[in-house]
Formats: sequence, C-alpha cells, structure tokens
Amino acid sequence: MARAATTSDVFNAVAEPRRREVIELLAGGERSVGELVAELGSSQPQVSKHLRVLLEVELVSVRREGRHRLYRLEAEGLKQIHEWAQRFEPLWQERLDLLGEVVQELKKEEEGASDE
Amino acid sequence: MARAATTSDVFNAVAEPRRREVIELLAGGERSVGELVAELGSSQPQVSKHLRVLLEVELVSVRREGRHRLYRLEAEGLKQIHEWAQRFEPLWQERLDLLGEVVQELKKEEEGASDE
DNA sequence: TTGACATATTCCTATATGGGTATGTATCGT
DNA sequence: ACGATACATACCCATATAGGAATATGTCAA
Repeated sequence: MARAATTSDVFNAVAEPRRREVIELLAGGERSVGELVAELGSSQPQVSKHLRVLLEVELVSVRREGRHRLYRLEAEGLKQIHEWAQRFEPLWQERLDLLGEVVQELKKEEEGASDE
Repeated sequence: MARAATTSDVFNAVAEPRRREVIELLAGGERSVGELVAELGSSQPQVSKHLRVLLEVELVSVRREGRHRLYRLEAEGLKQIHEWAQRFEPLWQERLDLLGEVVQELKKEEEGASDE
C-alpha cells in the first residue's frame, strides 16, 4: 500500500507546509480564495485543492458571499494536535531541567577550578 | 512534483499513525527494535523504516547495547508541533466561550418558557 | 442572453512513500 | 570459525499525492 490519504486526518492535513500557511492566514480572519491565492503566491487550483483537504478534515468551513467563497478557520481541529503533543511536554521539559542542572554543575566546577 | 518527503520535517514524520504509536511507546522509556515490533504488531522491517524516519528528523536517537539497538524519544522535536498548534489556542478557546454563552442563552430562554 | 469574474474539478505526470519479501551486516555464544 | 540473533537495507508494487494546464460550474452585471 501507499501512504495514507491526507484527507484522512488532521495530522496529515497539517503535514503540508502550504496548508499550514493557509491556516495561519485564516487565523487572521475569513478570506476568499482569491485573497489566499494572492497572499500565498500559489496557483488558484492549488489553493482550491488545499482548501478542499482542509475542508474534508473540517479544519476550515466555507461560506458563499456572492461570487466569492469565504473560508474560515475551524480551530478546534488543531486542538487535537496540540493535545497530542502536549502529552510529551513533561519529557522535553525534563530534558531542559536536566540541561539546567548540567549548567549548574558546570558553574560549580568552574568556580572550583578558578579557586585552584 | 509529488508529495513532500516525510523525512523533511517533524510534521510529516508525525503524520503517520504508526510513527505516532512508536513515539507513544518510546515515551515510556527506551526500547529495542524487537520490543517495538512486539508491541506494535508490525513487521520488523517496517518498524525499522519508521524508526529511520523518526531518526532523520531527530525525534528519536539510538544507542547500541550489544546486539540490540535502543531507541529513545527526543521529545524536544515535538515541542515545535505543540507550539505551532498553540498559536491557535485563542481561536478554539473563543469558540468554546461562544458556545458557553449560547448555552447560557438557552438556559435563560428555557426558564422563561417554563415560566409561561 | 452574453460576457466577465471567482472557484472547483479534471487530466496528466513525476515522485515519495508504506508494506511485504529477501538479503546484508554486526554481535554474541560455543 | 560457525550458527543464531537482532537489525538495517534493498527491491518491488500499488497508491496518493502536489503541481501545472485546461476546462467546467456558478454568479453577477449590462
């Protein structure tokens, strides 16, 4: 088999840099496809395709406004990612603490050395 | 062009469910490949490949111990994901607050209705 | 209705897998 | 040195894109 579909879950949807950019732009408020195209510098079809993926995993929603389609970020979906990563926070925190201790050790040693 | 390489960044590396499982297992402490194979129920080559991807984006590190290779989670890499998602926390929080308000509204209306 | 504008969809191509199978390589015990 | 154990790689296949180009669809204005 091949890689899983990007439309299957939020993690896959967000794995694409371009789509993360779209999300970041939409965090600033609703945008039409055209605006996104201008801001991203991608082709219109590409932007539409990325939006479709984000739509399928419900990271965005659409609304019609005349000839435009206004896309809006549905941030709840990102919560899932945030929470997943957060589970490991104690671990990287631990490392930082450890680093802090090492620094303390080095300082002591240094002081001891300069003492000689 | 094709899809981006999974070895290019942490987001891609974590997009694969199997690799997230590996990360979760390693969060419990160092493991040998064999242990991971047993716990994941995947084939040994597959596990090795996933570990390689995680290694390339530095989400894990390896250590030799006799015939075994002990993999260890390097959680700092996940911090990046956590922080990226965290940027949007105000947005989903906002929605929840809004939801709360709606609930309050409904309660009031309900009380008013039962009052009639 | 006709034309212009805004998007979505389709088609085509090159590429990067994920999984299975077979094989290479390093380490340990005898 | 030899066989067994523990992994890593190589190879093959089917699939899912990301992009680009062309086209279809939908909406508004005259």
